[in-house]
Amino acid sequence: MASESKERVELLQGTLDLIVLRALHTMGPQHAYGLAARLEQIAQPSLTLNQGTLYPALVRLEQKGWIKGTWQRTESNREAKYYTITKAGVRGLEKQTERWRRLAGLVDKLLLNEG
Amino acid sequence: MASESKERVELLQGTLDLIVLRALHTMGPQHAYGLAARLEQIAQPSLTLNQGTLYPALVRLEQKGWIKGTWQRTESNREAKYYTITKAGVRGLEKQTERWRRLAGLVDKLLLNEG
DNA sequence: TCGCCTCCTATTGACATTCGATAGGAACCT
DNA sequence: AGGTTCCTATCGAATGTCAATAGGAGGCGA
Repeated sequence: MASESKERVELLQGTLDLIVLRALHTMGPQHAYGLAARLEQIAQPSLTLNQGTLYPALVRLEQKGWIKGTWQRTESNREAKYYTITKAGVRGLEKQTERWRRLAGLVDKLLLNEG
Repeated sequence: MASESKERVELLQGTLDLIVLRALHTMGPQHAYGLAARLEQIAQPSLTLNQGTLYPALVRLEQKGWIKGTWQRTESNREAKYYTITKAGVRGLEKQTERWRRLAGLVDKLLLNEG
C-alpha cells in the first residue's frame, strides 16, 4: 500500500481556465466562493480548489476579457463579485476545449498502447 | 474559421512526465533525440516537443529514480544516453496515469454538461 | 582535407501558473 | 460581545514550459 491516503487531484497547469469557463458557461454567473463550492461538490472529494489559485485565475480571465465581474448581493446578503462569461469568453472556451481534447486524445493514444 | 492553422498542442504542465514514462514503458530504452522523434510522429503534426523541455524532464525523472540513463552507441554510431524505466518508474507511471484519468474524468464530467 | 549536414546532448533566461499560508471585513446567530 | 460562516484577496516559493542558443562528433561529398 502506498503510504498516503489523500490522493487529491492537483490541477494540471492550464486546466483551471477551462474548468472555470465551462462552469460559468453552464451554471451562469457565480462568485468565486460559490464556484469553489460547486466545483468541489462536482468533483467529489478528489479536487480541492485552492482559493489562492482560483482568485488569480478569475482576475486573469477578466483581464483577458473572457469573463466580467459585477458586485452584487448574495442570497445571504453579502457583497460578492459575480462573474459572467462574455462572448469572447465563449470563443475562448471553445478553443480551450479543443485544446484539451487534442491533448487528451494524444495521451489516450499513448495510454492505449498497453503492448 | 479561426485565423491560424498551426494550432499546436502545448503541453499541460505535468503531462510530459506521463508521456515520457509511458513511451519508455512501451517502446523500451530510448534516447532523448529518438524519443522526441517518436513522439512527434505519434502525435502527428499536433505536438512539437521542445528539446528544452524534454531534456530537463529526463533529468528530473532520473533524479527521482524513475528512469535510468546509460551511455551507448547508436545504430548511427553516435554516443547517446539511453533511458530505461525503473521499477519505481513503473509505479510512478501508474500513479501518474491514475492522476491523469481522474483529472480527465473531472474535465469530461464538466464538458458533458452541455446545458 | 575541407565543409556541411545530421545526430545528439545540454543550458539559460523569461514567463506563467499553482500551491500553501495568511489576512481581514462584514453579516448572522447566540 | 463573541464566534462562525461567507467572501474577497495577496504573497512568496516552487515548479515546469518555452524559445533561443551552444556545441561536439560522425558521415559524406567535393
